[in-house]
Parts: sequence; C-alpha cells; structure tokens
Amino acid sequence: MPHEAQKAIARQSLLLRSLPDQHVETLLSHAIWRQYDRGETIFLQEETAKAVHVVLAGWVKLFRMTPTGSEAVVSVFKRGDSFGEAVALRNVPYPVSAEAVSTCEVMHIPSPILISLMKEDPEIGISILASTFTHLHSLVAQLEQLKAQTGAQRVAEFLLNLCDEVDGRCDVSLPYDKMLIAGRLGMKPESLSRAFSRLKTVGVKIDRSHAEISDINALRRYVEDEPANLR
Amino acid sequence: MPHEAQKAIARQSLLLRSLPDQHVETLLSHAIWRQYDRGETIFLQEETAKAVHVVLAGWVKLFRMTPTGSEAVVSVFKRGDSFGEAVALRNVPYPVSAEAVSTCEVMHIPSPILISLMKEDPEIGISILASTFTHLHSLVAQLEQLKAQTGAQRVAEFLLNLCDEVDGRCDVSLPYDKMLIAGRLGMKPESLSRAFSRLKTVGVKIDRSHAEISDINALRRYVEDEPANLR
DNA sequence: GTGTTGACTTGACAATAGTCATGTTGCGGC
DNA sequence: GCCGCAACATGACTATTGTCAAGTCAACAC
Repeated sequence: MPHEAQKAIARQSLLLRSLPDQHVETLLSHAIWRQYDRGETIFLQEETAKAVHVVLAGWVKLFRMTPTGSEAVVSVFKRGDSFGEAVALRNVPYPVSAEAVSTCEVMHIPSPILISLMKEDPEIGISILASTFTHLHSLVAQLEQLKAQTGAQRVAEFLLNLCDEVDGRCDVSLPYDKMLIAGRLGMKPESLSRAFSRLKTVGVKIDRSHAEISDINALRRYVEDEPANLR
Repeated sequence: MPHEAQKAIARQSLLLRSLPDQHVETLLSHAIWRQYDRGETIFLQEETAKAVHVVLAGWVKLFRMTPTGSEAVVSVFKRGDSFGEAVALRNVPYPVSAEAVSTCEVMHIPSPILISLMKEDPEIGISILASTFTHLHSLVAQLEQLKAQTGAQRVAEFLLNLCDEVDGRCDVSLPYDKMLIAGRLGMKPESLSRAFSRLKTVGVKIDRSHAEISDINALRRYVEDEPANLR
C-alpha cells in the first residue's frame, strides 16, 4: 500500500481526480506501489493485464517490438498519467510493452477492485473512458504528425509542447534522452540530431538536455508553414 | 427509428453484441437512421458529440485536416463498426472529422440514452470500453506500421488483412478506391502505385480493384523480412 | 457517338530520412 | 586521475517518398 505522499500524486491523476473521495480511498487502499529502475520492464506485450498503472514519478514508455527487432515507441508517460485502463477491464493481452525509462515509481490498481467498484458506481466507467479517450486522442495526434509533417516539424512541435510561455523566448529542458525522443517522434537518433541543427535557422539552440527557443511564434510558424517555406 | 433489417446489422456490432437484449432494444428504439451520399460529411472535427455512430452499410472514413490543408486518414469503418463512443459519453469535441466514402447507412444512438442506460447497468460501460479499446489497438498498430515499415510493406500487410485464406493463393477485391487506401496507409497515390508494382516481384497482380496474390506466405515473408531482403 | 472529368499510372527530379562509418564528449566505476 | 561505455554529432552515401508533369483509361452526361 502506498504512502500518503504517493497517494496525493495519484489523486491528481486524470483517472482518479474526478471520482468521489470514498471510491478513491478504496482504490488506493488496495493499490500496490513499486519502484522500477531505468530499463526495467513493467509489463510485456501479450501479457494479460491484471491492473491499471499510475505513474507517480519518473518516465515510462510504451512500445511495440516489430518482428524485425526494431521498436516503435507508442507513448511516453509522466507523473500523474495512467495507462492500461481499457486492457485491464477486459482481461485481454496488452498490445504493447511498458518499460521504465528512468528510475520511477508506479502504482498498480488491481483490476478486480476497479471492476467491482464500477458495478457500484457507473461514474467510474466514465472516468476510465476519460483517460482512455485522452490516449486515443494523443494517438490520433501522433498519427497526424507522422503522416503530415517532416521530422524537423515534429521536433519543433515537441519543443513547443514543452514551453509554458505563449510567446517570446523560452528555455526548456528535454525531459528524457534524445534516443527516446527520436523513437517517440518516429525517427532515428541521427535524424533527430539533424532536425535540431535545422531548427537553428528558426532560433532554436540545443545544448545537452537544454533547449533555448528565441522566438516561440517563429517556431510555431515553422510547424504550420507550407513545405516550400521550410528551407 | 431503423427498420428490422437495419437493427439486425446493428445488433452484430462490437458495441452491442454482448449487451442484454432488453438494453439493445431500448437503444435501438431511440436510434436515428440516416443515409449518406459519397463525400457527405457525418460530423466535423471540433463539433461536440451527441451520439454514437454505427455503420450499417458502406464505408466511412475518419480523418484530420492539418493547418496546411492536407488530410491524414485515421481509420476507415465498415458495416458493423461503431465510432465516436469515447467522445459521445464525455461531451467533448471530436478530434477528427467523419465522411462517407461511399453511399452508406449510419445509425446514430443519442448519447443521453446511452448514459442513462449506463447508470442502470455498468455492463454497458464495459461494452463501450471494449469497442474503444479496439480503436485504441488499431491506432497503435497503425503507428507501429508507419514507424517501422516501408510503404510497400504496409501495402502488403493491407492486402494480407483482406485475405481469408491461410496460405496458397488468393483473390481479393480492394474495398475502396486507391486514393483512400493510400491515405489510410499514409502515402500519396503515386507511391501506392509504385508499391503495387514493387509487389509484383512477390507474386501480387493488381487489375483495377482486383488483386491476385499467388502466394500468401511469400507476401507474409515480405512484410516481416529484413530491409536487406526486400529488394 | 463526343467531351469531360477524375482516378490511376509512369517518369524525372527533389527532398527527406535511413545506414554506415567515424569521431567527440560526458559520466560512472575504479 | 584513467578507462571504457554509451550517448550524441557529423559526413558520405543510399533508399524511400513526395512533387510535378504528362499521359492513359473508364465512367458518365449530353
């Protein structure tokens, strides 16, 4: 059972934050807390789901291995994100594998608990649908990106999502290493390197894990511009 | 309200087939039936969802328009498929637009009906999650395809999904026009043409909307082989 | 029939991204 | 400190795909 500080993070997650307190307490009291080291597997593709997972700290990636051995990163989750909802409730095999990409803490809510609670209160179903929909939406956005944008544009959009400011300049630090960023954006690390150097022309400087964006709007224009204007 | 023959198709859909009869009847009695012409819009991105949609006949595509005007096809649905579940239950805007790609019949189940029924029986929530999960899964599969396979490999896999046989030879007819196939597979019509001619070397012949696969296993090997063996 | 239209194919060329090879750098272990 | 490793960068080359242009073909209205 998780500690109070851990529970507090879980309560803020999309999955739990709109549920009535008493249900959240029931779920949390049955939850299992675990720490994973970088590179450790959380579950494997084809395994049957027994729990819903909530990231409390660190980063987790979902990916698929292709028959030829290359991996396709499907999503990367951070503190407060939940995953595996739709799978856990249906006792079907995971379509993806999950791995810790940094040291991280994950809370597991056993699916039987979730199911029995759902029978009491249909509102829980809506909550689960809410987080599932968020994933659905982000996959759709990724598909659009991959189909309609060049590598450099995807990188630019990735950087924009890291900025809090609306315009002007902005400093961000890359949340995880460049190999993973490349995977997440559907390219090879070499291509990511080249995309970064291409972005120099629109005022982006990269140093290690630190990125400096001199003009957010210029970057935004780069993402949305016609291919002809990209050079 | 739909006719009996239309209801029969709806009852076989993933969304409804595992529900108790009485609930299905309630839903169907409130459903709206409509026919759409090729090219007609069913809903637009950013519109708020008011219903869940079930395809009874024909084909429907979901797509996103990018700021630059190009479109990214997200999925293509056929008879018996449902879409818009997760969105309808949450009163949020659609992340995609839907359009009829052939003359087609669609049944709309108003979301308030679904919600009220869900409060009576949480099993409905599970059914909705089931079809939502199917979409999630297919998006993940598409992402993997786009990230890890060449155009010709994606086309080969598309053809394999159309075959019923397990091995040997097989004839299939392309379900919709090649422009849409190209969009669905994330490429331009020209690239699809070239992918088809490339597949001649592994025993695939295309004539109009008719495809002839001389050896299913050879095609399967082509999809899974190392890039080095693809030429 | 004729003409028009849109789907499809093909070729030439440009742009983008992957591969392979090589080199640099930062970091943890010792 | 030094070593060794893995992440990252860069260059040269190749493969894949998009773009533009031209042409074929079938369907359909007239």
